[in-house]
Amino acid sequence: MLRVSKLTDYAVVVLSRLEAEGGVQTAPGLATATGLGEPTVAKVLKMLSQAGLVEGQRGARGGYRLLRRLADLPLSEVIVAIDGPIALTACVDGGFGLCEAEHVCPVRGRWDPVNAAIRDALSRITVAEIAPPRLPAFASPATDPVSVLVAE
Amino acid sequence: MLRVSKLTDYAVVVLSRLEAEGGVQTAPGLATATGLGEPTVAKVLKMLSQAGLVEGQRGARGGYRLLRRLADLPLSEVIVAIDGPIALTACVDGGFGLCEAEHVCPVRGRWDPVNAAIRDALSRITVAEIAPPRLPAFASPATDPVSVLVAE
DNA sequence: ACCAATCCGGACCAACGGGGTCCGGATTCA
DNA sequence: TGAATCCGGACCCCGTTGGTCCGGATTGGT
Repeated sequence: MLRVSKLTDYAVVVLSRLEAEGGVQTAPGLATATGLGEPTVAKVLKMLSQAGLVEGQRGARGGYRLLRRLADLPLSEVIVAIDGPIALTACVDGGFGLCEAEHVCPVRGRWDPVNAAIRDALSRITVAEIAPPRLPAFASPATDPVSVLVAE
Repeated sequence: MLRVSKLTDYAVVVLSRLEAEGGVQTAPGLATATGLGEPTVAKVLKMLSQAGLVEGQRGARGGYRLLRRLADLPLSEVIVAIDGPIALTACVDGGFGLCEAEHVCPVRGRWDPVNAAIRDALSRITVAEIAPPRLPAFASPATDPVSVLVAE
């Protein structure tokens, strides 16, 4: 359906929180701050770290640190970090041989210009532009009986 | 992975073939011409018909007919016809109430500008531009597999 | 020197949706 | 009337998503 994964969405939230607070923050801390599951946040942070968008610091007083200002971070980089290369069609990478029906495969549509257009559009938007404006920070645990409805 | 479904890809192929040949063509005929499975082609044509991109004619000499020139058909319409509305995130339209964890859901990213940008980019590209140039049906086993790998 | 906190790199498993198939019914032409 | 064709479903299998968990490595505190 031409959608990005939820993880990418989470990534935006986490990044936003990371910048809002500043400094080094732990994965559990970000989890409670965002209301997301702790393992999920950790996973997102790991991916962002591998992509070089944040930096993980090990040890006792460790945590994650934002490496770039969100205003300077194109959305495309986040998507690539989480979802992988931006390519709308299936048969893109991984060489060939995978596609058994290569000679039969009539899917010779040239999606390249489309991919390029999408990438271009996505790189013109920064994370800061789509980040949640405030992130209410979960305030008032009293008025928040909704422990877990995250199911769906 | 920010990808469109295979069906959309098939749709482009089928539409291309439909225009290349012209006139009214049957689903089985298009299937053999494109090398795709007959039920699959039928499914694609049904969807395109519902979207008003092609017109189905019942009866003995029936078949499908192209309603618009591919050069006048933006790719976005095909994607919408097959994959549904173009919206990168899950919780987009359809009002709310669906998302039980609304108050908890920290995913308040404003994806609207992103969606708009994508839609815009996709509507500027016509199907004719990405349609397979010839539809060789068999030739050239040595096609370029790695068409696109996003920068980093 | 030891322990606790934290990141890191996997493996693992359940659930959802894509995508391919099939069938009965409706419609039109010979 | 019968053959050809579209139409609208239902159905099932497989892959990916995405959420969890565990052991190991690293660092700071006592």
